[in-house]
Amino acid sequence: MEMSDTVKPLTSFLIEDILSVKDGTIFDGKRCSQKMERWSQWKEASEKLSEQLCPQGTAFGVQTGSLDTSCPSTSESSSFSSPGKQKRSRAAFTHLQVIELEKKFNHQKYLSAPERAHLAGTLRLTETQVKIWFQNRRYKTKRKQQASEFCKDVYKAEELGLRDELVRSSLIASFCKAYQCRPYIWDYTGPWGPTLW
DNA sequence: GTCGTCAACAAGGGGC
DNA sequence: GCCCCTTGTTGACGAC
Repeated sequence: MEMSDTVKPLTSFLIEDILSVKDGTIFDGKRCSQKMERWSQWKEASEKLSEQLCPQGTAFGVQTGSLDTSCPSTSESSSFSSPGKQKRSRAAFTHLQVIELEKKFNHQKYLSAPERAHLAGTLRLTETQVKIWFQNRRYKTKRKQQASEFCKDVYKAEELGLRDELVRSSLIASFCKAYQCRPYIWDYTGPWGPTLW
């Protein structure tokens, strides 16, 4: 597991997020009924699951209250008023769900259909959510890896004093291919920075 | 308090 | 069903 991922701000699991779900607020769009249906299941199983997954009640210094494996928190209730185009929702998985997903991902990068179904059932997520999570996770890993490799290349080039056009253009080409439209990645360029262009 | 900006990330969608 | 982005939502944070 990449611990840096787990130390990120705990912004997605505020009390109000949990309360907004428990209050039975209305969900929007195509996931509305699905989530309402799931919530009753989550509520039923969450306590049991929490105990299975985290017997001590806390993990990573997080209080028990925010470790509920129930419905991923959303702010979907606020969007119900617009009858036209439904506002897109963004589920926030609970810590336990993420921890279990990360565990599984560290063990295997790809899941078979039965494995996905089992994991989805265990975590009270849909199979699609598990599938997308693994997809995003693989892509995230790949991006990190490419970024670190690029840093190595830059460092190597600088060490050798190879600051000629050829090296620069080759690095730029490979980097641009890997990171199209991702300006924030330029943090990794270090001393090369804007002078590349 | 609220407004703007930013990072994180789940989900959308095209291409294969 | 995967990869590779892109989009949209969200909370944190700083400035005012």
